[in-house]
Amino acid sequence: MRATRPRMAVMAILQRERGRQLSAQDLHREARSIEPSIGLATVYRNLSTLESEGVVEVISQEAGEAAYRLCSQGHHHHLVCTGCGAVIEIEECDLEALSRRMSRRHGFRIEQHDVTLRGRCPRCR
Amino acid sequence: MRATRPRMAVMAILQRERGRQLSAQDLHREARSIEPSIGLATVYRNLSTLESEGVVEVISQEAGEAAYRLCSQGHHHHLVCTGCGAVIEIEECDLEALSRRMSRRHGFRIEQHDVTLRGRCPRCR
DNA sequence: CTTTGTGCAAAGGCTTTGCATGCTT
DNA sequence: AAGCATGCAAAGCCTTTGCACAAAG
Repeated sequence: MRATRPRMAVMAILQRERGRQLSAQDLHREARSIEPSIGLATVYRNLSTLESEGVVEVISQEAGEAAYRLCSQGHHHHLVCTGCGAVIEIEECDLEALSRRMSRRHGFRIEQHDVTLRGRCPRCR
Repeated sequence: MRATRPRMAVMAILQRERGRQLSAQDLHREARSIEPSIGLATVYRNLSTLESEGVVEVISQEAGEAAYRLCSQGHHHHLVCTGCGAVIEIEECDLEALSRRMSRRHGFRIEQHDVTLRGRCPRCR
């Protein structure tokens, strides 16, 4: 990986805003204050490179197509088969304790939580 | 909500494939075998309606812009502020027990799990 | 008859890719 | 000099919207 000016600009913003999550477009906007000629495509390419190098992580994956299914009741989470897309609902989540702990420790008023387990179902193994 | 043929076709597929997650395009393709003239936009509109009626749920939300941040080490999850986008990493997740239980109960080989807590940080409250 | 729903086509967002040029090493 | 990186513009996807027409209640 070469130390180019556009790449350094992206890194600089990521470091300056460390601890926040930023979209590619956010980064582009900010990075332009350092490297005005930087293109959006370059930001995407760098994020992709940096991610595969383990320097950057993507918080909200799951882009692309949304996945729908018939609804069921109440609060639950999902166990999704990465092979066939089968979904099993999980009622328990054991997260109340964690939730309370985090709330106390960081002063967040927690509004929701998501848990997703992914793996291969018996048939797909 | 009216009982139109295209809507019934979407419902029929959702029921037939109950327990799987399907994309809008999947549904469109399948629904055409029942109602050949159904348009993709109609599928989207119906999914949206059905969701707000609580009949359908969206498994993979979080579409749109992806969120990036500098990486840190090892396995962790996120506590995200819905106000300012601040991210706090969570080391504990207390999910091993749940994971093992699900694995045993449903025969899945679990490959990964995600936990995200969302709420308002102290400053944003 | 009124309202909701539909198909089609166009437009919107975010992201990726093609291509010629430029910069690192 | 060689190859990776860049900018720009165009194309790709998924999804939403505008509009005139059709169907449901």
